[in-house]
Amino acid sequence: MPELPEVETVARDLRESLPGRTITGVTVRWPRTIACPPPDEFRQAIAGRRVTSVGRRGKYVVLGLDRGYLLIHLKMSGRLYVTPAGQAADRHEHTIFDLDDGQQLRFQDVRKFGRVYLVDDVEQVTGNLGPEPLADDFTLVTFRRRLERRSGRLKSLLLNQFFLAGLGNIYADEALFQAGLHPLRPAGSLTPAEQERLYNAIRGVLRQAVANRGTTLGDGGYVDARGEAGQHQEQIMVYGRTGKSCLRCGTPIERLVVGGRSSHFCPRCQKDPAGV
DNA sequence: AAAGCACCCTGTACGC
DNA sequence: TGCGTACAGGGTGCTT
Repeated sequence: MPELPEVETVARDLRESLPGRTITGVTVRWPRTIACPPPDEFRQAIAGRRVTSVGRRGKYVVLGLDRGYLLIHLKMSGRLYVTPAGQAADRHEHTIFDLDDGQQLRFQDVRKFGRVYLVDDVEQVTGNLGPEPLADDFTLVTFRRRLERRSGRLKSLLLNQFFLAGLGNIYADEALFQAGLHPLRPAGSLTPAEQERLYNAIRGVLRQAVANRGTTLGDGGYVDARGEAGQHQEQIMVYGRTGKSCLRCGTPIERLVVGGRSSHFCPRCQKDPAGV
């Protein structure tokens, strides 16, 4: 499941081959993948545009074009890669961009949740996203201010992209474990020391995961734009480890559903908030 | 503001 | 072995 570190890795990979390439055409095999503009218009509009940059905002891959932007959200199972046009197409490659060098940028997405946006301005899609957790201007003070205004549970808040952009289920659970905080803890109830622990945990986990080129769990899991698995699964402490021993204290990891999403945590390292 | 839930999808895991 | 069913998950939108 691509989250910030995985999307960042894909963007870095694509940056090696896409800038300077012109998109000569596109094949859309699952029109719902195209979020905007409408698929027919999209086909017309994308042809002839040149890629000038490759970046990331939250979990979106952002391709800067000579005019406008192409944003791609991988959601659960999306994969992006560049391959020679002659390469046989997989049945889950729903959108295929032809490039002017005989290659293709292919968007494969088994579960079809992923979306592609062609817009004039990045903000049209990402305008309401929260801060970038690894940006220099995302300071402890900024984080505190945002946290203190909230009364919901920590886990739900960390998954809220309008609160903070880029965390998904894996890194939210890992960050809470690193910070020693229970997923149900009310966000506004943290002490200054706990706020700082959480801030450092979020940034630390994400930085390490980027350095490890992301987390790949199981078959069909995330792969980068080269088709290779990440390495961060070796460092995972709680996510998906229900019933297994906590790697810090040995207590069995527990699972809880919060906001419809599973949460994995160590009941000893992450103490229950009072009254829950 | 926040919580709960259905929905979008399909591969996979699991029970019988 | 094979079938049916539950489940996973990011994000949106609706209801309470």
